[in-house]
Amino acid sequence: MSSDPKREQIIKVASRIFGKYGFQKTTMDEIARTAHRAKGSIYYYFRSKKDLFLAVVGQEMDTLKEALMNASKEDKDVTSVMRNYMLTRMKVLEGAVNYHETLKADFLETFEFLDELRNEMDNFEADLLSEILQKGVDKKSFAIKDVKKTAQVIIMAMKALEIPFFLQNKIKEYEQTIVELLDILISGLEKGTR
Amino acid sequence: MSSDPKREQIIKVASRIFGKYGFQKTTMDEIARTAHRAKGSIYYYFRSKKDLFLAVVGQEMDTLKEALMNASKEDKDVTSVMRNYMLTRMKVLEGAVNYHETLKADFLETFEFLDELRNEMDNFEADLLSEILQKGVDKKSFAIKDVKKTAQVIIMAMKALEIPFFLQNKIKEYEQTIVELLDILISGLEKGTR
DNA sequence: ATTTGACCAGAAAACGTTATTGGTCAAATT
DNA sequence: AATTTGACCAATAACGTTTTCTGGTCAAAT
Repeated sequence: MSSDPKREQIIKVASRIFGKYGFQKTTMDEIARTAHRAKGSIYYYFRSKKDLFLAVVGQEMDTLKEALMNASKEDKDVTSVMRNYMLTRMKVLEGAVNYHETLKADFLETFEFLDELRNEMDNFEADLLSEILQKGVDKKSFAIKDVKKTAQVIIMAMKALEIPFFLQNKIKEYEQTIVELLDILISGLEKGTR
Repeated sequence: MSSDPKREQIIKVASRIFGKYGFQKTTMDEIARTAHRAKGSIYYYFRSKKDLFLAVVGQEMDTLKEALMNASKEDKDVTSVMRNYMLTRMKVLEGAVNYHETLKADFLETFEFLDELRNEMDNFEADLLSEILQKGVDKKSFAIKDVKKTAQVIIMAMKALEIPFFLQNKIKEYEQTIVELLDILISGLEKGTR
């Protein structure tokens, strides 16, 4: 959105520090110090600590959105696009360390102030994935009754996997397994091509 | 295993109290009081608090095992058996409140003393599900390259879903969606019968 | 329009004290 | 011999108080 370079610099610094210590243990003083700014200056750009964290996670989500859009635009068969979409999703999220904390938060504290962002991201994904699926249906590659619903189901499954994957550090254990799960899922969408 | 009725009664009482307050907040004194026994008496049957909790969760796992074995023995087409297996799994686990805490524990404290039980359960499930899948392959209903691996993949997916399902109280939100995910998965295993 | 840093109220950390809890065991009971 | 009991203990957790820290403000400066 608004790309004020000073604002951006603060977000960049904050992202690093939030990523290292998490939301709670990060202090606005440290962010200010690291950004070579007085604390009040940060409050000129951001209403509150929550607001700043929101901007940090929002940036990670923007990165994800962009990567997903590129993946979905690929000019290959729908099945490859699907697979690529999912793998891109996991890869980008792996680097979105501040997003990870919002996952943890679901159990411990609540980060209600992120709900809106989360909902927006969910809708974005549902729409984009629906498009891909619809393309598959149009090309007679996929056999799907309710495209929208199916998109939601797949997103739910992927979100559920994020927890063992990112929070329980089972990336190595799960990586290969997720690829195989994708194969089964995609094959489940395909029209008897086997 | 050993079905000493006194031992069983202690487990029963402990299960109720652990289920209500969780592992940490439950005291051995309260369990003893509720069971109308001196504390030392409980320590005659169980080495430690952990050991007692292990027995409680073990019992829940036994219930699950039995239910799963019954579900897998059903004399229907493999697809129905698969679906039934998964739904049974979710239904029984829904009532296994002490098992739920072991899920939460993965993030907060560690319950290493449950690792062995968990591994045993995992192996049990992998074997049972492999049998079902193999039957599907033999009857030419399923097309699966590596049955064992596929079983593991499906179990991984189901375990990942347990967290939003049981810990984040999203049962109602997810119930229908899980059924639909199962449909896609099963369809992904089937041999072009569509 | 933007930056600064002293300032404040409330939150969290630190700390010493008290109460509770997991676990033991010698003696009593069955 | 197998089981039960409850007083007992060391370790941990809960509590209450004091001190420090932190999010957020704001008048003044740039």
